[in-house]
Amino acid sequence: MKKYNPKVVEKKWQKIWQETDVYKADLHSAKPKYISMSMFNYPSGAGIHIGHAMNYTISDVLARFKRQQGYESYHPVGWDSFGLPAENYAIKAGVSPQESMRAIIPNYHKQYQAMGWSNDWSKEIATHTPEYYRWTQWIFSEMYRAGLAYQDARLQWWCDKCQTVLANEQVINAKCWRHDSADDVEVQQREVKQWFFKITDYADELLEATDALDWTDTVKTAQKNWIGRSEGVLFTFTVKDLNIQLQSYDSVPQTFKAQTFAVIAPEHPLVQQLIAGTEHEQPVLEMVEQIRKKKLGNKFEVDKDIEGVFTGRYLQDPFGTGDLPIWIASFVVADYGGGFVTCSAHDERDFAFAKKYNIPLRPVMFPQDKDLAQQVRDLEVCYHHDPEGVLEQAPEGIVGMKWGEAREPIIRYIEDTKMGTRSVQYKMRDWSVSRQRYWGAPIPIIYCEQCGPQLVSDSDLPVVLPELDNFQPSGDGRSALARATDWVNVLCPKCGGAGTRETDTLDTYICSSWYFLRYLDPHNTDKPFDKLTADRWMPVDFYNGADHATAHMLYARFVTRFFHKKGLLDTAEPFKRFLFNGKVTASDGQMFSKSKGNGVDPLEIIAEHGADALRTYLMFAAPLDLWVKWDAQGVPGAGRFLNRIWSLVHEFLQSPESVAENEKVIRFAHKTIKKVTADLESQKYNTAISSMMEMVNNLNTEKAESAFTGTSSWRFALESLVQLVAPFAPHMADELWEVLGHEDSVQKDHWPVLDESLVRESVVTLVVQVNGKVRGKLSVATGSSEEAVIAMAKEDEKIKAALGGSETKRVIFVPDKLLNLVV
RNA sequence: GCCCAGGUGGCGGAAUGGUAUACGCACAGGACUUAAAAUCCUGGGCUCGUAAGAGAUUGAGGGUUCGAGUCCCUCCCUGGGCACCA
Repeated sequence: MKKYNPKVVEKKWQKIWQETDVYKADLHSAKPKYISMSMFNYPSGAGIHIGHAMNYTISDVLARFKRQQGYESYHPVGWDSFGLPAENYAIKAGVSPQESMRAIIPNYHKQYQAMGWSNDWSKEIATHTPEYYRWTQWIFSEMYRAGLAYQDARLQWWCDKCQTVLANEQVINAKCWRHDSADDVEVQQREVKQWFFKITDYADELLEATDALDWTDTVKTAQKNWIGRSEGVLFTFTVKDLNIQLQSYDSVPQTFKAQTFAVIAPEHPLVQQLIAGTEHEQPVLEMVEQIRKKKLGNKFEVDKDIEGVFTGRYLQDPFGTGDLPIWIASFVVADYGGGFVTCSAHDERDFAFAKKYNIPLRPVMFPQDKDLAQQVRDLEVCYHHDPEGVLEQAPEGIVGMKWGEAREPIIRYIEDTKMGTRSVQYKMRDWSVSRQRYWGAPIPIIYCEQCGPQLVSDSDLPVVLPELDNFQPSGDGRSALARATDWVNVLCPKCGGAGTRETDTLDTYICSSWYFLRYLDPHNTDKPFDKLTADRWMPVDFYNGADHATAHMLYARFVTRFFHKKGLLDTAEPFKRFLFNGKVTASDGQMFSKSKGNGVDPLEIIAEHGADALRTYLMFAAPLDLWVKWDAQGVPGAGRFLNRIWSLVHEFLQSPESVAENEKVIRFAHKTIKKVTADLESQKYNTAISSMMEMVNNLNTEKAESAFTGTSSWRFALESLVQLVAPFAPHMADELWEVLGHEDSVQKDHWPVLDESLVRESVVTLVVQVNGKVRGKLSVATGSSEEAVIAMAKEDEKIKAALGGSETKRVIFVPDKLLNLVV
């Protein structure tokens, strides 16, 4: 018998697949479509790691399953090739990022093929190519034209190592997402003029559409929390003695009569006006400076040590309870709810601030329980967020109501008396899309002294990123592009006068917010994508990844919705199903990392055990949403399983023919077809594989008992098994399919057909319980009646003993499963 | 602090409210072999027992049910996300 040699088999089939284009998807095929993909790969010199092996195998298995089922299945491939690491490498090594990508990407081609992934290489894309980023720039222009792109000077997180600003979500534990190791410094804040996309305009619809998504729950929750919708009341106040209006937002307006002071953010633009020319000017400015320094000192952790100072100003009796003093306070978030808020005894933070600075409080709500209420009064503790708390001070008709039920009446009262209006606030901020770096898509803007910022006309796109010799940022906060004077100095598209190009490039998250659409029409030179093709293929049927659960997913949804509104796309949501899969860690649970030197190289594993064994192990180790601890013994274990299939098929082919049928092996096959098909449909790959292992065990037992009797039965079982295992071990499956005498590849349109009637056993094991405890098991004909089973049970010695002659009070009978006698 | 997701043998894990520990790994014994590797077969899994067998057991405690790993309540622990958002 030919020995299973994955090295030979895998090479052979990789070559055949490449030559015959089996994985090329016909986007205009009459077959039903299926598109399964994992998040974009960021190409680096290091090549693929075990995390890639995990991610792309997940989507590949599904793509293969659907292809075998007869779908036009598309498993796209592309490169998220813009971004900082390539640029940093260029600075260090003096090789242009363009050059690096030319060297790195072909290397990935080989590695992807070695993993046996069924990618359609004819539609490969890379975000750093002008053919691609022309449309990334076009998206910016469309956003600009729609009023969704704007420029603003803002305090931004700045990474000194990257020499660029970072979006909020790129700051992780006070550090840059690229530089978050122990010896990296924390990010700082700087005021930088930035381009923004107004994603907040879409906050509501993004939030509303979230519930209906078939996505991993944690990701949906994370998105909702990120958007952070809050409903409440926006109050408008007048500052006493000054003609200044201020607004504050309150999501818990029930206790408005308890407000005794107000706080304003130190960064608030009106602070200067409040204090100008008063004796408070000096102390306030000192406090503002002190707080600013603290923030620059990277005080990211929630600062328990809240600080503030009185401004000397008051709000003119806003609630009929007197004037409210205005304080500067460190804890006020500047860009939420206007950076100004009124405070009461019923908020923990406000309470702590008031205690620290001896500001009088006026609690208006107390516990129902009289003793507890007295305690709150006596001890002066902060009593908050209890829906059962009773309001003691409130407008007429509302006094005495519970906090939980007073909300609506109070809001109506506030609106009726014109103190404030209903309002909705979001935690989500607009998307900062400018990066002061070279290696990205240039922002298609030209500045003209006469006309201001002007969009580069669509016919002049792409604004090609010039190749440079030096990629070091210019040092003044601008990118290396600032030095490319030939490129920077251009004519204004409006007046023809002197102009200069924007030297910021676009955040790479824009590149990855629409690439799934470009996959559907990668070579189009007139449009980003063809609408008819996109309407047929969108949304993406399956998407997975182990990172970027919040920002990337939200941005992709935003851009897709934007296209949808523009009429470029029928569908509004990009990803029908999203699996947030687990990562692979070292066997001790530690993250793999270069510095720890504990990595596992997939290519080494393939060289030793084959890609099929690696793929099968990764998909078998655990449910896909759990993290997997790498087990060095796992891959050989999966290899043994594959080897058993190999042996069964070869031994079968060498055995003498027979005409006798074997019902058992037919039943094993149908049972497994049913289980594997259902499990693949819901990505329960681990149990799909274990059911195939059971089938192999059963076939081996049956072979030992009756040899390969019934050639057609055995052939059916083995061919079914080969088809079922093909998504996981595609190379071996194609080899065995050929050995079994087929001339075509098993990869297309070959999935075994289930006959439900052949799954049923004729005899089942039925459990007999006495008072809910298992006391015996009976072999009964499938579908046996209650009476028949009870009669059998009462004959059984063990059950007789357990019953001990007592009277049966109640009988629970579940056909083919269980009989419970209650005595 | 808030919001998710979890907690099952030595380990990874399985189980529409119905035989808990499938499947795999590791381990032990055996077959083949001069030997090893590879392969194949068998086995126990916690406690008691030589054994047949009996009992316990799904983080802890309560509840619903004929029956709970699964449903409800309280608590503990782990992982992840958010975090001064009024």
